[in-house]
Amino acid sequence: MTPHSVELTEAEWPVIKVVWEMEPCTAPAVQERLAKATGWTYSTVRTLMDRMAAKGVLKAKKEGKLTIYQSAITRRQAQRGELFYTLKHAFNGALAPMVQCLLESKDLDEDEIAKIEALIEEGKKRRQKRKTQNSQDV
Amino acid sequence: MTPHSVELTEAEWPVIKVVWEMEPCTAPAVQERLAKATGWTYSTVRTLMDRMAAKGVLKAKKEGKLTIYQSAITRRQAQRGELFYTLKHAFNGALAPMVQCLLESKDLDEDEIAKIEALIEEGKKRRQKRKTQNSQDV
DNA sequence: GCGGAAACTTTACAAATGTAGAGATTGCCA
DNA sequence: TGGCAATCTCTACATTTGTAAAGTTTCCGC
Repeated sequence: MTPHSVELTEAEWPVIKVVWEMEPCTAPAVQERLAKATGWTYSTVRTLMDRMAAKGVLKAKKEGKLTIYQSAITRRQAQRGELFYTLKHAFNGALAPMVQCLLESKDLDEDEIAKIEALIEEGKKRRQKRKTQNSQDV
Repeated sequence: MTPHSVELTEAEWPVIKVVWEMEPCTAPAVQERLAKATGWTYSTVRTLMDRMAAKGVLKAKKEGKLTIYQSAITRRQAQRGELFYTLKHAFNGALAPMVQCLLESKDLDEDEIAKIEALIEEGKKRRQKRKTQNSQDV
């Protein structure tokens, strides 16, 4: 079952990123990792993590005195959630304008352009293949 | 002065979209336009619009009894705000992975692919030109 | 001038979000 | 076995967000 709508709040992003990086892990470990960047106390991080577990984006399991957390969604799922939200609200679901806005908004360096071109090529091929298959099952 | 961080809440998106479409306009007009899709009452829409004016994403001016609203940010600015938020939190600022995720997440039809390719071509040219200019001012 | 329609203002309130303090536990080490 | 350090739990509180009711003002047409 792929959670279809993953929504992370702004404060939850840094947390889940650290979890992805260190899981399985405890709240104190995550807190320490985030302390420099955010200044959040243990209480803050812990509250966030428990709320995230309640929402189903983290899994928590008790081991003696410790609570061990793991992610319940992949980075990809989370990214997609964010992206679809934007696609829907800001671009009315239209992909090309979204990509356009993205490309216009930043000055891409050569590497990035090359990478993106490659992605498109690849996607084209995949699509092509699918089409061939489809025409065969007529 | 271009507002650098435009952040719209989920409920604000439908509102500003209608404003872009009908501005200058009044809250009752916006409410009526949204009624079918959202079921929101006048009070709700009005509250949203006033908060948006307070945040600077709408401009409100009084004309007799009426309050006339207009957008204070362009669609592009709002889209960029949304996009940058996602870019920053979900993709750590890396554009190519974001585009990749986008391309992978939807099955693009031929038109969309063509459009996106064109965009990339265009961007490449623009970048090329800039580079030429730069090398000239050595 | 008056009544009603349209628009406005004020106030409210629950849920979600960001942030954290204080005190209770637990378990290891001396 | 007593104390310290690490961790936990519980509670709290301000702000933001979503949603709206109630009562008030305004103006137009009769």
